[in-house]
Amino acid sequence: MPKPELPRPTEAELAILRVLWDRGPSTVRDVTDALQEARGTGYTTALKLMQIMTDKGLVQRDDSSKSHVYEAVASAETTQRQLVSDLLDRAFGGSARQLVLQALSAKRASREELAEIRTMLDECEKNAK
Amino acid sequence: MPKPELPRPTEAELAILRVLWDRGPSTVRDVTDALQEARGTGYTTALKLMQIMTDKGLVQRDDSSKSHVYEAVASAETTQRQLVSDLLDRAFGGSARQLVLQALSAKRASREELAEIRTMLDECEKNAK
DNA sequence: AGTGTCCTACGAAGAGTTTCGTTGACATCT
DNA sequence: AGATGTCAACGAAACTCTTCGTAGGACACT
Repeated sequence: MPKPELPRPTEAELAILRVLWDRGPSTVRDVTDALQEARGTGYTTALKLMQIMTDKGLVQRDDSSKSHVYEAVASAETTQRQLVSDLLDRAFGGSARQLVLQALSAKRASREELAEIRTMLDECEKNAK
Repeated sequence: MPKPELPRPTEAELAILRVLWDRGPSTVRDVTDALQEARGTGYTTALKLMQIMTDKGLVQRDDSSKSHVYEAVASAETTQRQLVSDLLDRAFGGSARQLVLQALSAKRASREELAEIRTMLDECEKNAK
C-alpha cells in the first residue's frame, strides 16, 4: 500500500513544512534560521519537532552526513488539499461554494487573481460530471 | 470596542458551534443529543466544553430558566471567514488562488456549484479594485 | 590534552484540549 | 417522605502540543 495516510500537521509542524517546501531538503539549522525571525523558534525546538515529524512520517531524514537532512514526504499541494478538505468537512458541512465565497471575501482578491480563478473554473467544468 | 476578537474555536468547539448555528439557541441536552451519533459526545463533556466556550466568549448563556440556553456569539459566516483566513495564512502563504484551486480539486464540485461560484466571481469583480 | 563549537538525543515542564466521574441542587412521581 | 431523574458545577485524568534545558558525541583548532 503506497498511501499510509499521513496525519494532519499541527500549526508548528506546518510552519516547518512550509520551509521545507520552499527550500527543499534542509538541515535543522537551515529550518531554525528560516523560522527564527518569523516565529522566534529555537534550535532544539525545531529539532524536537522534526524528530516527531519523522516518527509521524511527515518528513524523511537522511542521516548519512553529520548534519541530518530532512525532506517533506508529502508535496505542498497534497497537504494543502488535505487541509482544505478537512476544513470543508469540519466547518462548512462540505459546501465548497461557501468555502470559496469566504475565501474570496476574506482576502479581497485582485482582478488578476479573479481572472486566474475563472480560468481554473473553466478547467474544472470540462472535467465535471 | 464592539469587536473583542474571538479566539479560534478548537475542533470539538467547532462541532458544538455547528449545532448551535443549525438549531439556534439550544440547551446542553439538545447539543449532546445532536452530537451523540456524529461524535459520541457525552453530556458532561458537552457541558464542560460549553462552559469553557462561555468563558472564551464564543457562546452566550441565558440562565434564566433551569436549563441554561446557549447561543453562538459569532455567526457561521464570520467564523468561517476567520477560519479560512487563518488557513490562507498558515498553509497557503496568502494565495487565495491556490486555496480555491485545492478546494475545487478536493471536492470535485458539481456543475451547479461551479455555476454558482462563477456568479459569485462576477459579484467580486464588480467590487474589485 | 584541553577548549570551543556544532550536532543529536532525551526528558520534562507548562499550557491547552478533551473526556468523564462525582456531587449537590432542584423538581417530579409514587 | 422517599425514590427517581435532570441539571449545573467542579475536579481530575489522559492526552497533545510546544518549548527548552541539559547531556553527550564528534570534530577542529591550539
